[in-house]
Amino acid sequence: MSCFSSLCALRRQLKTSNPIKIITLLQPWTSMEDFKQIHAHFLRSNRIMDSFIAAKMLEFCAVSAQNIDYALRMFNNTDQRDAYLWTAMIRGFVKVRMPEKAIEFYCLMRSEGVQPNKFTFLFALKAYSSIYNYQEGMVLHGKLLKNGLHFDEFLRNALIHMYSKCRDIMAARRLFYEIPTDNAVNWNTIICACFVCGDIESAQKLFDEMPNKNVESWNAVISGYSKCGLVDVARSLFDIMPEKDLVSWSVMISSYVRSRRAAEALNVFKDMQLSGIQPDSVTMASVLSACAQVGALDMGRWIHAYVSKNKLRHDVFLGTSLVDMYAKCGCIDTALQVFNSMPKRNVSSWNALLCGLAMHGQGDEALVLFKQMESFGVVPNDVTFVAVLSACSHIGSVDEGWKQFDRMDKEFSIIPKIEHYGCMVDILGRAGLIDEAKNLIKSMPMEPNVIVWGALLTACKIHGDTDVGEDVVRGLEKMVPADGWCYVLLSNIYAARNQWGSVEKMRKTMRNIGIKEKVPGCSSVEVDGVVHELFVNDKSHPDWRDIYEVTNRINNHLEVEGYVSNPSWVLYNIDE
DNA sequence: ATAGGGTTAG
Repeated sequence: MSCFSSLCALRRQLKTSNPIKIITLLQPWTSMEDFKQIHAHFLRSNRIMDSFIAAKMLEFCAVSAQNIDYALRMFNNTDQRDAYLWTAMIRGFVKVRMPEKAIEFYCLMRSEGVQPNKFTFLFALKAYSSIYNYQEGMVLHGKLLKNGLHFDEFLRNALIHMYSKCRDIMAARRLFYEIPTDNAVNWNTIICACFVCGDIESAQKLFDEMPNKNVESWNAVISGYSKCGLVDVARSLFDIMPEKDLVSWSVMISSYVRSRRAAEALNVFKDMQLSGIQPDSVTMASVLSACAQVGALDMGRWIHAYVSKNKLRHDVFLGTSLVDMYAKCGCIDTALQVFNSMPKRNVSSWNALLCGLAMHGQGDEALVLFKQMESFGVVPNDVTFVAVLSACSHIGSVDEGWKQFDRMDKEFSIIPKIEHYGCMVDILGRAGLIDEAKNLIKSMPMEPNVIVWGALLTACKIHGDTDVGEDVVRGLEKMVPADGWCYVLLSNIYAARNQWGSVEKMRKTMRNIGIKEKVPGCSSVEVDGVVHELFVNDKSHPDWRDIYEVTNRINNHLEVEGYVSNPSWVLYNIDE
C-alpha cells in the first residue's frame, strides 16, 4: 500500500520537486512501494545518481525499511563506496540481526582501504558485542584509544556494553568510573551489567545513587530483578515507578511468564489494556506464552486476531508463540497452519510444534516432522531432543529412543542433560526394562533428580514392581530438604511397603520445615476469557460443590468408557 | 547514533 493517497500523487510530486526535497520524502514510515517509485524516478531522470542521494536511498533501505537484500543490490551497483555507504550497510546488518555479515562488511571495507568513521566503529562494536567476540572487541577498543575516540559518549557506552556482554564486568566498571557522567545511558548499561553478573547489591546501589533516572532505568532494574528470579521485588518496583511505558508493561508480563505465573501475567496484561498503552508484538509473544501455560484458547485466539487486525510485526518470536499456544491448547491443525504460514522459522519454531505433537500423543507425527526438519537443514538443539525423546516414549520405541539419544553427541555435539536422561529412563521403564533404566541412572554423569526417580517409580508402578530398591529410596532421601516432590514420592513408597511409621515420620519432617502436606497440584480453566486457577482439594471457589460434582461425573463417564486414569501422560509429570 | 522488553525445553 502506498502511503500517498495514490501513486499518481506521488508521481506528480516527484516530477515537480528537486532531488533534495524528494529525499525528505524518505521517512521511517515510508512504504517500500513508495520507495521503489522514488528509486525508479532517480534511475530514470539522473543518469548518474548523486552520491549523497544514493547514500540516503541505501540508508533508507538498509536501516529504515530493513530490506537488506534490496540495499545489498543497490550497494553492488555502486562504484563509489565511501565510509557513509559502507556504514549504512554495516548498520543495516546489525539491525536485522546479521552481525556476522556486518563484521564481514567491516573487514571488507578495511581491506579496500576505506577509513572508518566513528559511526562505523560504533556499529562494528555492536556487531562484535552481539556475538560475544571479546578478542575483536578489545582490538577495536585499542583502535579507539589510538584515535582518541574513546572519549565519545556513544562509543564509550558501546564499549561498556561490549565488556558487559563479554562478561568482563571489571573492564566495564573501569570505563564507567573513569569519567564521571550524568549520562543516563551509561548508568543504565552498567546497572544491567551488574544484574547479568548476579551482583544485585551493586545494581541496586547504583540505581539509588543515579542522578537522572528515566523510564529505561526503572525498566532495567525491574527486568534485572526478574532475571535473578526475584519477580515479587520486580513487581513492587513496577507498582511504584513514576510512569510506565510499553517496555515496562512487557517486562512485567514476561517476568511472570518466565516464572510460570501465567495467571498473574494475564492480569498485568489486562491492567495494561486499561492503562491505554498499546501492546506490540513483543508484548504479545509473552502474552501468548501465558495463554499456552494455562490453556487459555479463547484468549489466545483473540490475541491472534488482534495481531492480524492491528498488523503487529509478524516475526519468528510471535509466530513461534502462536504455534506453541495452539499446540498446547490441543489445536494441532491450527498450530500447523500457523507454522506453515510463517515467513521465517528458526529451531524454536520447530521445537514448539514438535513438543505439541509429542505432548498430545502424536509421537509418529513428531518423528516424521523431525525428519522433515533435518531435511530442511535446521540444526536441532537440546530442546528438540527433549521433544523427540518424549515422542519415542509415547510410541514406546526403545530402539528409536536409543538411536536418537546416541545421535545427540555424535552428530550434533549436544551433551545430554538430565532432562534427556529422564526421557530415556521413562522410555526404558515403560518398556519394562527396569534394570536397564536403573543402570542408566547409575551411569549418568550427574546426580539424578526427582524427575528421573519419578520416571523410574512410574515404571515400577506400571509393571507391578513394588520393590523399587533401596538405592532409589536412599537417592530420594538424600534430596529431601531440597525438593518438595520427594516427600510425595517417598511417602507413597513407604505407604506401598506398609511402612506407616516412616510415612508418619515424613509428615512430621514436612511439618517441621514448614511444607504444607504437599505442593498442591494446580490446573486452570478459562471461562468467558477469565482464567480460574483450581488447586487440589481447593474449596475457595464459591461454587466448589458444583465444580466437583461435574468433574466427578466426567471421571465416572470416562471410566465407564474404559479410560484408566493415568496422570503420567504429561511430559515428566510425576505419577502421584 | 548509544541504554530497558520477546519464542520452544526444564
